[in-house]
Amino acid sequence: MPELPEVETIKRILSKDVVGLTIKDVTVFYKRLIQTDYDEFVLNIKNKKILSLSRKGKYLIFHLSDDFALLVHFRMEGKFFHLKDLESNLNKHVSLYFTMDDGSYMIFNDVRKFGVMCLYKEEELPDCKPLKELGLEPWDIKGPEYLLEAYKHKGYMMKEALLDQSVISGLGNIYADEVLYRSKINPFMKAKDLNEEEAKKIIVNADEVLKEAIKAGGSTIRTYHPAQGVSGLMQVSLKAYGHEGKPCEECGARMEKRYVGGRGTTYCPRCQHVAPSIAITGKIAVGKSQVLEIFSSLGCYTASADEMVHSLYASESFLKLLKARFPFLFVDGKLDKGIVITKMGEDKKFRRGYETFIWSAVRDLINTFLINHTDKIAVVEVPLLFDAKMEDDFTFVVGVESDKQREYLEEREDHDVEKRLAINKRNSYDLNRKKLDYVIVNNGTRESLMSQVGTVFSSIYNAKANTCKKSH
DNA sequence: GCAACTGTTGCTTA
DNA sequence: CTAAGCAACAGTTG
Repeated sequence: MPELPEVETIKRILSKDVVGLTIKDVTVFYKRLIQTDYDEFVLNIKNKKILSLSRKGKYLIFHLSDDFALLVHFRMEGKFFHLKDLESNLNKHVSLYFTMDDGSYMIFNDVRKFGVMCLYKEEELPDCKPLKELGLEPWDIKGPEYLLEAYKHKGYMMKEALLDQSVISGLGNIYADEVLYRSKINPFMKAKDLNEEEAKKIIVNADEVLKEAIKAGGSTIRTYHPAQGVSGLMQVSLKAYGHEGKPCEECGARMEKRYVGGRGTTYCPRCQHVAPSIAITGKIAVGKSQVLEIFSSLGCYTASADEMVHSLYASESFLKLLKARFPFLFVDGKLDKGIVITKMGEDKKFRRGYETFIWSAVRDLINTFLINHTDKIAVVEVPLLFDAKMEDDFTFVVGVESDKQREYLEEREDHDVEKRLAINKRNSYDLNRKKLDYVIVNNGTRESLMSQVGTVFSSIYNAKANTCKKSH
């Protein structure tokens, strides 16, 4: 779990234990851990005394005798244990251990084996590849100009910006969310649009969050050092990370989570000025598209899951993925929809797998749409919202209902009215009806529909306009 | 039992 | 140059 605060804490604990000891020998179980020349590492690390420890960003540095320096990055799960007993602590997750001159051992335990070590000469250290590009730690940033300058041409989102170690070093996924939450900044806004006020807030809050965590880490991470592995996060009070679905502690709005660059991002849509998102769902031929269209006319961004599915089937890269997963659906290199339909009917397991595959692709597209449209309300029509388990991806869910489905289908000159109505039964809309935030009943005139949509819109719009109690 | 998700970073590809 | 996607790996959770 090492972000900057943990590395700092490990540094403090290990400093007390190992400074003054000499590394007599090293035993490596996972060679790729060593990023600099392996033979030189093994040769040069021996008989080096540990003079001191320091930290840069998330890197831990052992300063050794003869001007050597050992650079360690823990990545996701790396841990150091300083122990007297070796045998009982060796397991398949131990990547390496050092034998110390007092008979103790320093064991590097790394379940996922992402951790890395480098051995340099001290004079190489400032210019070595890992450290060269490292940005300032929050407390070393003199003013907002530093961030404004660094982000000036960056098209990435603020969430990505805080994870960019070449600008600010030390924040990871957890604290990046915390900093944005405390600063009340939209995680999806472009870094280049950051203003001076916001930059100031980020610097102050990053400083505070990390310092608080170091403080808390010092008391709880103690268990880190003696044998047993650490479980969970430090006891610092996190208000964003892990709070998806819970009420915001500031304003009570429901905390949401979206993915940016593969990293989960939790935020308060209201405090952090992320315009609400709305899902429109309902059975076939109840007027969902009309409702979507009305939202569009009210100035909302709109999208449709059905259209996304169509675009997927038209996309070369998607078809390639589909073929890799379900090769038997392809005849002469082309997707045979007949086979898909037949198999969907007779093979339940296939149907589940196929639907999951399509829905996860659609979900990605919806996520992309949402994170790129956070300044105004975004509305997406998702007919099978509940089947695809996407209801939690939106701030609000609006159901559209009508007892005139048959009429509407007939109006569309649909040849298979009965079949359509039968398919309808698969829609788990009824089962999930209580999850709806709003219901629009489409039984009357266009005027009635417009007025209902208008009511829903203004209710949501005004909820968004609520200001937060506190601001930093 | 499988699929999705997890604290990080850097390399490859377009 | 940027941007995205993936790879490295193994465990936990639904």
